[in-house]
Amino acid sequence: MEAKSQARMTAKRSEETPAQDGTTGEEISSTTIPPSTPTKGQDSSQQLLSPSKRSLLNHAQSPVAIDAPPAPKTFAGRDGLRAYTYAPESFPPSRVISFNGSYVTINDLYPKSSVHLLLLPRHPEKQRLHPFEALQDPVFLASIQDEVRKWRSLVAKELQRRFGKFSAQERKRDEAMEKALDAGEDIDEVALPQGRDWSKDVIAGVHTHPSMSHLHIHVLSIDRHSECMRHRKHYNSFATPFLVDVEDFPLSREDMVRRSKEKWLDRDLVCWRCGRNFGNKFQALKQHLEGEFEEWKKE
Amino acid sequence: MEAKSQARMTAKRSEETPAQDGTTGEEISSTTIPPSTPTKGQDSSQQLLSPSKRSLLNHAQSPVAIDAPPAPKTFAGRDGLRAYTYAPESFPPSRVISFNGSYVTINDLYPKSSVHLLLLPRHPEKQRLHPFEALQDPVFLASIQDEVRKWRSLVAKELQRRFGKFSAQERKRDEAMEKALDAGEDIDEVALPQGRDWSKDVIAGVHTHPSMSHLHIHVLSIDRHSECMRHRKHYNSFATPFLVDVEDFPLSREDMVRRSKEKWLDRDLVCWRCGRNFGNKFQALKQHLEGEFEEWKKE
DNA sequence: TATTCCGATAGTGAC
DNA sequence: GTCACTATCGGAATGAG
Repeated sequence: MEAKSQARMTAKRSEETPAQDGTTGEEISSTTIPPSTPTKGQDSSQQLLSPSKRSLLNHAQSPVAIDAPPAPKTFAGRDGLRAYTYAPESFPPSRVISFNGSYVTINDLYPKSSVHLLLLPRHPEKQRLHPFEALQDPVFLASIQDEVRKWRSLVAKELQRRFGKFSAQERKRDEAMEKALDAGEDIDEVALPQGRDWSKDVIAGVHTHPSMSHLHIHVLSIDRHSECMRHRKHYNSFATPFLVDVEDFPLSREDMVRRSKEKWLDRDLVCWRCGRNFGNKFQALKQHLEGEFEEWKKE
Repeated sequence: MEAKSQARMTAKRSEETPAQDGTTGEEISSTTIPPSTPTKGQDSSQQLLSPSKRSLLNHAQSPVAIDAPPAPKTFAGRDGLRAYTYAPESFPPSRVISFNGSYVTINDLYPKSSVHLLLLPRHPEKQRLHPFEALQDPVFLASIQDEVRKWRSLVAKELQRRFGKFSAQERKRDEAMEKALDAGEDIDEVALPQGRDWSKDVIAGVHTHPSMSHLHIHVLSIDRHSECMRHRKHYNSFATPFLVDVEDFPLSREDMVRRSKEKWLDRDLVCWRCGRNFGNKFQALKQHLEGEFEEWKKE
């Protein structure tokens, strides 16, 4: 399944180039179930979540059984994400990466990093809650964190696939391996450099004030490099504590209050990598992030 | 001279269409004396100011004698208007409408009404003063007011030439005249309707805080209809007491202070014709002014 | 308070 | 707090040799 998921993640994008898929203006403020025959063979990805995880959520059912979609349907505005949990099989693989009875994972329609997924729980009672409330339930939280760990690993692999060739750490490992092979040594016996741990450059969390009502967890690479990153609020929503890491849950009540009160999105723009403050100069930050992106890939 | 002045006024514009002359970006923030041979025969316009008026100002001399321009020269930024009094003969008739030893009259480079002239006194001691100070001198003021009356009349004639065919009052007069002619009556003996007094729709004044340092008096039609009218401050600088009518001088000191303190340019946008308030909605005002312009022409 | 260019800010409407 | 669109508002430079 991992190979399949990766294929889907990359289907939408050419290497390093943010996607321009067939998105129409219609899809901006609403999500309509495509009428045509949807993806096939997606059951395989469903089976990759272990039965134990499904039972953990206590609501594992087939998507159809959950929502019983009678016909193509449109979810407008803040309900736009509902379409994906309502009828995930209706969407092409470029949109819906995988789904099972508990989760639907999609490529964010407006990615704010080079890789940006949304994890959509299908739990009927949780999916309408504010994330702070939904993630208070320790059982549900554990499931989410488990699922996130899986996707963090998959995103890491995708980063390695895309950017590994630029990485100094990866090159060091590759060279050592080649050297060992040339020397006729047993790879499994030799102590090779570790290569780069891309999973450290994957972040996962929820927004303090989500714009979409359906519960969704962002899983994205740390670079914040994307054509869709176009406003101060875009950046700050992924570069300040406005994004609450999934591992920080459960939050204390006072933590929730403190996070909610703060006007994170109007704050100065600060580079996630070097800490330089760009005030309200978004374009200057954008320009700077181009360089940081190149350097980051080379790590 | 009147015929000539009119010809110059209109040379720059096709009927009802704001001008797009050969203005380059260079001229935006500076005014350079053109190197090539300038206009000829402009002496005629000089002679149209009576000797009495010239003597009134006590500084009537030939333009060359006043400024003695040694070579093409550029006046940048807030000194841009100086080029016109420095070497008026260097400019084409589309730019400099007329000049003599006391005044240079030009088409405003960015007209804010369908007709918009600048009257530039050449008086050496006055031309660098703030208009409030310059116009305190009763002798100088009288000369200005005299000159303004002349230009008011010329602008009125230009308005009649351009828009007379739309005017109900003009039509009434034309029809009466035609009727009298058909009846074989003596035009000079018949009491005809007056036609439209376009001079009532000409305003002349100075800005409370001029942007150009050289003393200049605006003479413009009341319509505020122009492609160059693009900002709230543009409009308010000609539609509030920020513009001080030349006939309001001399001002009392307290009047000067009161006018200066007020933030006229940031005020709500109010239609000059119907008084409707557009708040800060400049585009809505612009749209509205299109209609008011048509109605105004029909008066 | 001249212009232009660029960009930040603000309000709207989406179904 | 999604998007896009429009428009308002705000700073900086403007030249010339």
